[in-house]
Amino acid sequence: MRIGELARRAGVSTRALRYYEQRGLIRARRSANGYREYDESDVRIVTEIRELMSVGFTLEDARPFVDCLRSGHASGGSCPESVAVYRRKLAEIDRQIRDLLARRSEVAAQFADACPGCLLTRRGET
Amino acid sequence: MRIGELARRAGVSTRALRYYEQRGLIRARRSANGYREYDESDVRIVTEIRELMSVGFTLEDARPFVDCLRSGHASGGSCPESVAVYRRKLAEIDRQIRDLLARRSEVAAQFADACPGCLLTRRGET
DNA sequence: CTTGACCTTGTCATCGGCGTCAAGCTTTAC
DNA sequence: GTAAAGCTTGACGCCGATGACAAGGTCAAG
Repeated sequence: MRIGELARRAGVSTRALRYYEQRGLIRARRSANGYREYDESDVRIVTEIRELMSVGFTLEDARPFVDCLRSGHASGGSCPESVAVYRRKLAEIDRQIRDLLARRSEVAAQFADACPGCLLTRRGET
Repeated sequence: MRIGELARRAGVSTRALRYYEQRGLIRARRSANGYREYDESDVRIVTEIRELMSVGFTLEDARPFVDCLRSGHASGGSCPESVAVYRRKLAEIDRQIRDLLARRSEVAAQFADACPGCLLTRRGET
C-alpha cells in the first residue's frame, strides 16, 4: 500500500509518517515511480507507535518497541529494552505526580500568603 | 541601578530581563547613554515574577501580579485578576495530576498486557 | 486532453523562555 | 592608554511533533 492508505489505516497524517521515516522508525520500499510502498507489518508498527504516544511516550521511547516488533516478537513490549522504557516511563510519571503535588501545595501556600482569606475552599472546589 | 545589578539582585540573567521588557512585564528608564535604569520596585517585580515561575506559572500568568504590584498593592496576588489566575492554576494542576494518574494506569496496563509477569506488584496495580 | 487525487522533496512556522553569539558602544580601573 | 567589564540591538538556536505551503511528478477516469 502507499502512504495515504497507511495513514488512513493507522490514523495518522502522511506528514507524520514521513517524519517517522526521517527519524528512522519506519522504512519504505520505493516503487518505480518513487512512491513509498508499505505492507501489513508497517500498519502494526505505526499502530504501536501511536498507542505509545497516546499515553505520553516520545518517538524515541517508541524505538525499542519498533525494533522488538521487527525482530519478530508478537508484542513490541516484550523485549528487555522495551521493558526498561516502560519502567523508566512509570518512574518518570511517578516523579511528575510528586512534583505536581508539591507544586500544588506551593501555589496554595503562596495564594494563602498573598491573599489571606481568598482560599476558603478545599482542593478541587475552585 | 543598571541591568546587571538588577539581574544579580533578582537572580536572573540580563537576557531574561530584556525578554521580560520585550513582553511588556517590566519597563526601564533610559539614562543619557542609552543604558536601562531600574529602581527598587523593579527588584520587587522581577522577584515576584520568578517566584511565580518557580511554581510553574508562565510569564503571561505573571502579568496580573505585576500590574497589581504597580497599582500600589503590597502583594501582587491580592488583586481580583491575580486571584483568578491562582484559581485557574490550581484547577490546571489538579487536572494535570488527574491526567497523570490516568496515564499511569494506562501505561501499567499496557505494560502488563505486553509483558505478563514483568510488572511484579511494583505499586499495587491490578 | 484535462481534471483531480495522490505522490515527491524541501522549507518555514509553531510554542516558551530564554542561551549564545555578533558587532559595536561606554564606562571603569589600573 | 588600554584593557576589561558592562551596556546596546539584532538574530539564530533549541526542543518535539508535526501543520501548512510550495512547486512539481504520476496516474486513473471521463
